[in-house]
Amino acid sequence: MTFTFQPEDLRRESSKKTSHHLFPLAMEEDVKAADTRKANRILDQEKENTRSICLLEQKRKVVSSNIDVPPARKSSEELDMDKVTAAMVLTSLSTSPLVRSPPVRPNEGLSGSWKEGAPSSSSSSGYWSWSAPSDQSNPSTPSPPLSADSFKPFRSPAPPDDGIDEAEASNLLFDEPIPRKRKNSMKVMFKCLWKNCGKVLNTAAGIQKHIRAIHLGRVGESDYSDGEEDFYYTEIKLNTDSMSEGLAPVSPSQSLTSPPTFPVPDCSRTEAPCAKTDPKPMTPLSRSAPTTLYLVRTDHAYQATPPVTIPGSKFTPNGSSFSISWQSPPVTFTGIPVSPTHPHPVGSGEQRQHAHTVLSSPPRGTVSLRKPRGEGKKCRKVYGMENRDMWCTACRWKKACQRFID
DNA sequence: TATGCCGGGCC
DNA sequence: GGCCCGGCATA
Repeated sequence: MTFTFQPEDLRRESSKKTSHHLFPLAMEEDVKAADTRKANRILDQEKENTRSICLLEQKRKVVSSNIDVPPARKSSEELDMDKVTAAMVLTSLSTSPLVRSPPVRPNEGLSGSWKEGAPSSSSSSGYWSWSAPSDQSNPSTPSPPLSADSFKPFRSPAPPDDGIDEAEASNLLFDEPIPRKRKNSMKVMFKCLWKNCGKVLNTAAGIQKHIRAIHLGRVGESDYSDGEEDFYYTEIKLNTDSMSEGLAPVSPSQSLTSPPTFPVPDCSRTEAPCAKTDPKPMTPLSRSAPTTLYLVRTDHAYQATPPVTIPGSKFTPNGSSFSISWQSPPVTFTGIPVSPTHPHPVGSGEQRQHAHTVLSSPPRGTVSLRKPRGEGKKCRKVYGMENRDMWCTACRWKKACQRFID
């Protein structure tokens, strides 16, 4: 995950946020250093640089420690000055709780934590930056566009200006040269629940601001919050590992009502377009109504068994109709052999079925996907081999059990 | 290894 | 169509 900050953004943000709660120590150190060198004019300039760099550092850490931040464009003189001053700044910042990596060898320090196995693509050129972006962008010619576009979705810890980057987030990660992983890869996002919006931001403040500005129309009163926005957004947790790797759509644990369609890898890269489709009510769950489940039952010829008292189930005969409720969970996929509660990634079973059928009998017209094995106890297990006569007919015939349907 | 059940054969 | 079983996939 690489964040790229344009210098303009940084400066603007720096000027905007003069009080940082996260790094008071760094600020104090900075102020102290400034006081001691007040008489010296050269050092005064250096102080200015230090301050700017300090602000840059703080801004980058606000973004979070898992983000690549390529160096901002500066002139060569400024760079040289930065090299000197940044070392001091980093020394003072090394006590920050968010930055534990030794500032002397920043690339190693960070690459181990969230860029494991990623070969450094650049000669480290002695650039002071503690963050890994020097790996990503050529230090001599800092070219943020690629990395900036690639990792824009995660840039938004900066609360404002979120409408723009979401619009641009559609063209992301075309070629990932270096897979970036984080150990602790759960990322909390905030999703706007406003109808037909589905905007996803990284911070609660950002989403609140978005709701205030866009939906509640409180553009002017940006800081005023009566808590009403809380009703219009929800918190979701994203597994950024699956996001960054773009592998099988492992559904990350989502805390609330976020639809399961959201964290699909492509969606994670282009959060805005996919988030727009979130409110669509068509989910795998909705496709598997219990009525469908029982209709499927009636298709089998094996179910001509008489009604039997089923242990562990509520069986309520009621004239011609009856209601059954047993341990089979309501979330049961009959049409699509993919269960969201299945341990392994969603779709892997189906893919494996496809692969199996393709390999074994490609020209088959009717591809019959083997149903995932039911987890509930079947007649064989319940009654045992000795009571085989108590099995349902299907079980006796080694067919899919019709009594304990999963 | 035990279990679930698909595919197919036999009557 | 009813019945049975070989054999494979999966837990």
